[in-house]
Amino acid sequence: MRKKSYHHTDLKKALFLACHRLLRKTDPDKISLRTLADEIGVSHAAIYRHFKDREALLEVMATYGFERLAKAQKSALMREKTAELGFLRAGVAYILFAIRNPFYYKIMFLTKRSNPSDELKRSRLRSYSILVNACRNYLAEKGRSNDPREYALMAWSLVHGYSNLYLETGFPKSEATALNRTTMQFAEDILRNMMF
Amino acid sequence: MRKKSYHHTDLKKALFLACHRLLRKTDPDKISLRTLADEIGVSHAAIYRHFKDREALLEVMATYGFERLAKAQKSALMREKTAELGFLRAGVAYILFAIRNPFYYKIMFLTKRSNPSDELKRSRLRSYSILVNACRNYLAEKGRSNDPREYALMAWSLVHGYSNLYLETGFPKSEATALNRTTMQFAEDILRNMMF
DNA sequence: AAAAAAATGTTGCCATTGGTAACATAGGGT
DNA sequence: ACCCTATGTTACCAATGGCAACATTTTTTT
Repeated sequence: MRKKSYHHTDLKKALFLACHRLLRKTDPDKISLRTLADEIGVSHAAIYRHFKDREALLEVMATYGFERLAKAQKSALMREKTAELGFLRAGVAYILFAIRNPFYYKIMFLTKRSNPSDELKRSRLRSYSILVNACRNYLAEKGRSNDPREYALMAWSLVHGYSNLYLETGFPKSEATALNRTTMQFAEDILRNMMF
Repeated sequence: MRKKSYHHTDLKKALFLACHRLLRKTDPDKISLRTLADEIGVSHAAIYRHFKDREALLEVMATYGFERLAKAQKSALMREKTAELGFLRAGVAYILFAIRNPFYYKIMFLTKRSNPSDELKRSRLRSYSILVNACRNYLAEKGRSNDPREYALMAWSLVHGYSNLYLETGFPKSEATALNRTTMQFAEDILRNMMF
């Protein structure tokens, strides 16, 4: 397979993997199709046989990012016994994902997609509905009848804003240490405080 | 002054104003020094006499954005009599600023600055300290002794995340209408709910 | 006032980038 | 064997940020 055959066996997947690798170190804005192609040992124009344009490739990565995020949230959720803890840990998982995968997070959110594909919107919604469900269970556990969407959106705004502030300004971090806590403790505390 | 003299009277300010104008319609990522220079009728290289590079120009705009934001928050705050209303309206003002000035907001936050200038950090901090003060007054009014920084950061995360979700996905909007409220009512409600 | 220096603008160039077109080669179906 | 399509390659284009060398003012120094 390594004999430099004219045709790459599965260039689409190779591009995906190379991009995945690059996203660990490189800001999405600075990923160029040329360097990406070089990484694989293929000409830059070959990419266009598999993706309409740069945006299309990035969008696929974003979609995959949402799938990973949803998986992380779900696994954090199921690891806990009570709905309360599950909800809190899912929120923390969100922030952890952002902090550990800053460029994935950026490609998912911080890069404006002019007209996102249906698939992207679907995977984004899936991540949100996990949160809504966690909220619903939490509220039920506490014997409340509020609309879970309201709390879910508040929670999402909270962890999303927290993550962004962390990534963009490094701010919650310094503020947490000023209050003698770790960033994650702090995040969990404000999440809990927010709900009740 | 309009006689095309070799030397522009105050090119730095003209660039600032032109960029300000462009930011109403144009994504920061897509503002090019060339079109900016054309706008004024000057060669693109002239810009480098006044700004080190593209990033430096954008950073000045971001700093100005933070000043405008702080002003908007402060004026919303002072318009109200009680600390509670002031705090809430300052939060709403934050979101309103983001929604009304999406590209300013983006240049302030959504574009990663590798090493922000001291001036930028100062103006960003000023905006934050307004929030902390509003929080402190709010807590005092309610007879609580919590650390205002904790609530301030939570509030900031909330409005910041809310704004971002609105701009990036248009989501809080649809969710608010689903709950039979305007976006701003909804924002105010979750802000109030968050505090007490 | 003359000359030197500093400031500010211009043209010309470069490397990089996303994207397209024309051409080349491999693989699959008939 | 033959064609057709999928997939790569090379060659090119326009736009961009940035730099260097040159031009023209303005300011400072003598």
